[in-house]
Amino acid sequence: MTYFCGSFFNMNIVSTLQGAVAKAVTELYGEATDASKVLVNTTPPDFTGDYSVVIFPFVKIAKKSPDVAAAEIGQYLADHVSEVKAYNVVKGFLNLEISDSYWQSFLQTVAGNESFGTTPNNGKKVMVEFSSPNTNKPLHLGHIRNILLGWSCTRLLEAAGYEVIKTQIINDRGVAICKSMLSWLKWGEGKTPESEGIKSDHFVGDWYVLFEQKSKAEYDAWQQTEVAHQLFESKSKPNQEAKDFFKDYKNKWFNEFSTLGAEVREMLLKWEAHEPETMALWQKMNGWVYAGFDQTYHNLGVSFDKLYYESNTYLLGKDIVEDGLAKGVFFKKEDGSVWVDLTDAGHDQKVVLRADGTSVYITQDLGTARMRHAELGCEKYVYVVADEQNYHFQVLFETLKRLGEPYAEGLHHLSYGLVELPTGRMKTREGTVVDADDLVAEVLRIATEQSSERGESEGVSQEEKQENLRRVGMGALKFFIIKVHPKKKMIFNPEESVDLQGQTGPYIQYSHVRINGLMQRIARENIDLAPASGYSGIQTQEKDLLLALHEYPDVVQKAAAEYDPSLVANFCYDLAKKYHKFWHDLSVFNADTTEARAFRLSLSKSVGQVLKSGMGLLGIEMPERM
RNA sequence: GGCUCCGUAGCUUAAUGGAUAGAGCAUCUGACUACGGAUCAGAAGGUUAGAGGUUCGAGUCCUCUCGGAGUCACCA
Repeated sequence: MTYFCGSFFNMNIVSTLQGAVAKAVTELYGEATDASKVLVNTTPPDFTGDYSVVIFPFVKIAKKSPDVAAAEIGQYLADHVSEVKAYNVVKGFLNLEISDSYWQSFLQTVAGNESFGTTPNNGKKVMVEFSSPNTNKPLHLGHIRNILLGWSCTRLLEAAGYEVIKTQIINDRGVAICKSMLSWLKWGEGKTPESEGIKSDHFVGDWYVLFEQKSKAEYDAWQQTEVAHQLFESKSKPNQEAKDFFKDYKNKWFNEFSTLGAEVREMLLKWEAHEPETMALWQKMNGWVYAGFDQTYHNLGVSFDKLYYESNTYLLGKDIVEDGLAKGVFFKKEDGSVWVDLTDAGHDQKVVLRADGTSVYITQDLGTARMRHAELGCEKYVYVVADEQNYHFQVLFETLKRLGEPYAEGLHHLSYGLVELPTGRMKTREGTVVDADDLVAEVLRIATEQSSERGESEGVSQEEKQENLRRVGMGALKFFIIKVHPKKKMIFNPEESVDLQGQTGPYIQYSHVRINGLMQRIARENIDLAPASGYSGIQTQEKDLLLALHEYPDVVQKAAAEYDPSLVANFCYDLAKKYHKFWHDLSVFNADTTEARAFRLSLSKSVGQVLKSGMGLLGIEMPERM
């Protein structure tokens, strides 16, 4: 029989080959093989062929040498699979050449099909939680990595067929925001973002910073007191320096000795009592922060479907604790505190409710998880949170599993490495935190500077020029961050992040701009692409593009399944690189024949589409010109 | 100290257990009177931290060692 593959929508050539190889092994050697385990790769450049089959796994079954088995399977494929034009064997690898007619029909299914690579809606819902800032400070570089990862994941999951609900939990209550509030109240003299001409979230952050400075001054002074000396004498470890001792002691001091600390706690109590003046102040300052965040989110091109506020969720979870006790998943200690014991899962015991009946961090996460599932009913819940919280999420998910929550298997922590500068970790105290707004402004400045040096955007309106510059600048920044595997700690070099050449976003955008130029000419001269099907003798540069395009749907699926946008980023770079090579080596409009011209135009159109689609999955837009 | 993660060229990084470890930056050298040179080609740069093991085959899996990070709060 023949495995001709007429439709690309349900089967591609790779799975055809896998199935045929499995069948060949069964028929030739009498042992069944799983088609999905047949290894089919694209053939490396130095060998003849499009795809290669690894034969080693079958030599035991065949009881023949790798080369003999490869030749037999190759012959079987040539006889039974119409797309296989020829084969050759090198050291146990079976290299297959695919017929041009296959590539012709493939190209026809791609060109003009905007949804190529994406899966139709599968009727399932998934929630992705990302960003989740505190409201006492503006967003910084760490948030940017989180936001880009989260956003890209939502796009990937959509492309894989899910309905996606984008959420963030806004940490709008607690000690941190109270510090900003108190600071403004004490020293603010009624100033506002408007009166000072400062972006409103930065304005609030400045009061937080001032509070920390005042607090530090108070602490330094306190360390000279008799009480402090006595504490140091009695509580320091042997040979411990005063500096190290007081560094460790800071929290305790703030809670027990600091007058500012006492004032902050008083404010927190007033907030919890819903004291009207405090609530008004809280709302005013959070309002400033949200206005600032909105602008930053807008600049980053992201949005949310549903917002959760910690002020509404921080008391959740008490009922789940009762539930856990009833189910015997939790237990109560003598002092009344409630615990979960995960020692058999390699974790420790963990408090889920204090002796005084108040919540801890994990309590609200338990409650929020249950509430959200009741509200959203998703299949999966993805939490985009930095890897310093790996342990917390292991404990959280394991606990929910033991509680028998129905969504427990769908929970996923998308953990990512911290962003560091070439000089090391960002530190608030040393002022090395890279501010999100500053960074965005900087990449736009560089893009503008580079563009004016090239001076190629004449005859374009000012608005269009601005928009294209924005896309290039943001493209550089976003690609730089997202090309790195999420799990890996990232070294962020500000200078390299705005590079516009080499393995960068603009490099990919540029290949799209070139294609855009071709498409405009097609429209202008009314060029017919139909002759493409009469083209024969596909060149290696063209074949490389076809092979890459062919891989796109699998890349999207894999990236979605692994929550890994870097796969798509690297794919786009690879495709753009192959297109630049093609562009350099082969003439499109000056091709020898109208068939070749139409084929190359059709191929270019497909590459343009896929690049736009792939970069779109990363949240990167394509400029029309640059 | 326990647990987890990471270690690839000077730097930033890629590689479902498959062929000679692939790119970019930086360095050096070339390529448009052809569709846009933010491009292309070439040179140089590697004991994949180290040592064992499993396998026809290991950067990838297992064990140990070294180096780095995170975490082990009735903080969030």
